[in-house]
Amino acid sequence: MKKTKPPDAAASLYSRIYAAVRKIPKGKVSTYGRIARLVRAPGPRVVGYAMAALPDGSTVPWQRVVNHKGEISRRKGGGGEICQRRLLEAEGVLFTLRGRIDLETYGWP
DNA sequence: AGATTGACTGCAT
DNA sequence: CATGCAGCCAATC
Repeated sequence: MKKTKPPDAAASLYSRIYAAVRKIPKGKVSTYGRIARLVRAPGPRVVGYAMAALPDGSTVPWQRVVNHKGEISRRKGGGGEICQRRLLEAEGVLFTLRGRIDLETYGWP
């Protein structure tokens, strides 16, 4: 019997996450939990970790991925949230005065 | 090899 | 809507 988890499971999982994020249309956003369900991730944390491990020159619009509050997630470095917000605004996503996104309007299913 | 952290979520108060 | 507590997996030290 093989192990219930192949050695490349994590790598495939990451690829799926990136693929899902790439599917997000421009001007829309999605949440970690949503992607976690789409890629069948064992937990939303893995999705966040995949973004954190995202290389610099990646073509994945990680900026369109926000937390379930519709707010930009806070990274350990800090300050990056402003950069992300700027990119989203450039895509046509409007923010509330609280710095949050209306998932009802921009939330991608 | 063990312990800690981390771009999270869900439910309860 | 905000806050607090618990749970899940993987990567890092």
